[in-house]
Amino acid sequence: MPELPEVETTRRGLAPLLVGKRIKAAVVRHHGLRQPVPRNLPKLLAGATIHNLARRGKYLLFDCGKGTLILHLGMSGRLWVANKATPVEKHDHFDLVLESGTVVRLRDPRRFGLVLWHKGDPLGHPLLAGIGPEPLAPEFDGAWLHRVTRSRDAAIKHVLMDGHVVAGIGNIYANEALYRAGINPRTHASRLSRNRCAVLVEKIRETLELAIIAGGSSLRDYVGSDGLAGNFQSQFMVYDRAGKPCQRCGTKIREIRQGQRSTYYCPRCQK
DNA sequence: CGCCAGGCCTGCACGC
DNA sequence: TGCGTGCAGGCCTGGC
Repeated sequence: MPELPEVETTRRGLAPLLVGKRIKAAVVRHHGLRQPVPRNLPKLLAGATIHNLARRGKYLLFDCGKGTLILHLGMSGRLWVANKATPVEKHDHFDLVLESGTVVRLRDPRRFGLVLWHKGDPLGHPLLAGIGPEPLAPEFDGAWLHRVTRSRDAAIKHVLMDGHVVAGIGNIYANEALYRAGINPRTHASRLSRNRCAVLVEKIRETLELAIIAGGSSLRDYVGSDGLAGNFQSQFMVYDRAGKPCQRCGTKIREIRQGQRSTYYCPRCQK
């Protein structure tokens, strides 16, 4: 599943190819994503210029001046560069065709992704308006995390995955960051000290930055927009490592269920 | 064949 | 009454 580092890697890979370029056409082959793809999207996009490619949480924002193409990769989505001759496969639901001949293609077998259009400030879109601070931005700090967790009785791992608390932290990076911070994922959020909140923020940032550097990877078959496989998964300390030794102390990594999600942690290193 | 992961939204129940 | 919170359900398909 593309997590924030994969989305950021995709953004960085695509931006140089797209920014300043004119869109010749857009092709929608399947309208049934998590929300219906707008019927008039091809008309809106044809002839538009992409002024910027930004990211908010896991949403990609293609600034087209008169409006913004909002794209989310969901669970299984992948955006990559094809061309006119690339064969279209079963789950290739959306194409952005540039005048240069470049084709940016969305493939999303599970169709949890989104392709939307929003006039005006994209951050005003209902799906984006309430999102918490970017985890890599200075506004996300220990003081913020401490403040917003005071009223939260739920487990810290669950709260970290709440996009209103901080944007774009999914299951994998919640697990990894808590391991690095030495915090048990079941800890009630409201019980975390100011200091531990600060450590956690620092470790979230560190984990995401390392993953972005590694090119991003969380889906087993993830391929970045440049066509190269990312390799951060080889650096996972706990995720999907149930029963394997903790790389710090050798204790077996434990797997539990929190909500409907798999949680992995070291019972010795995380208190 | 049936089950299930997984992001993230919506809708509902509940308590202050 | 209203709001924040917690929880369950739903969308999908590939892989077991």
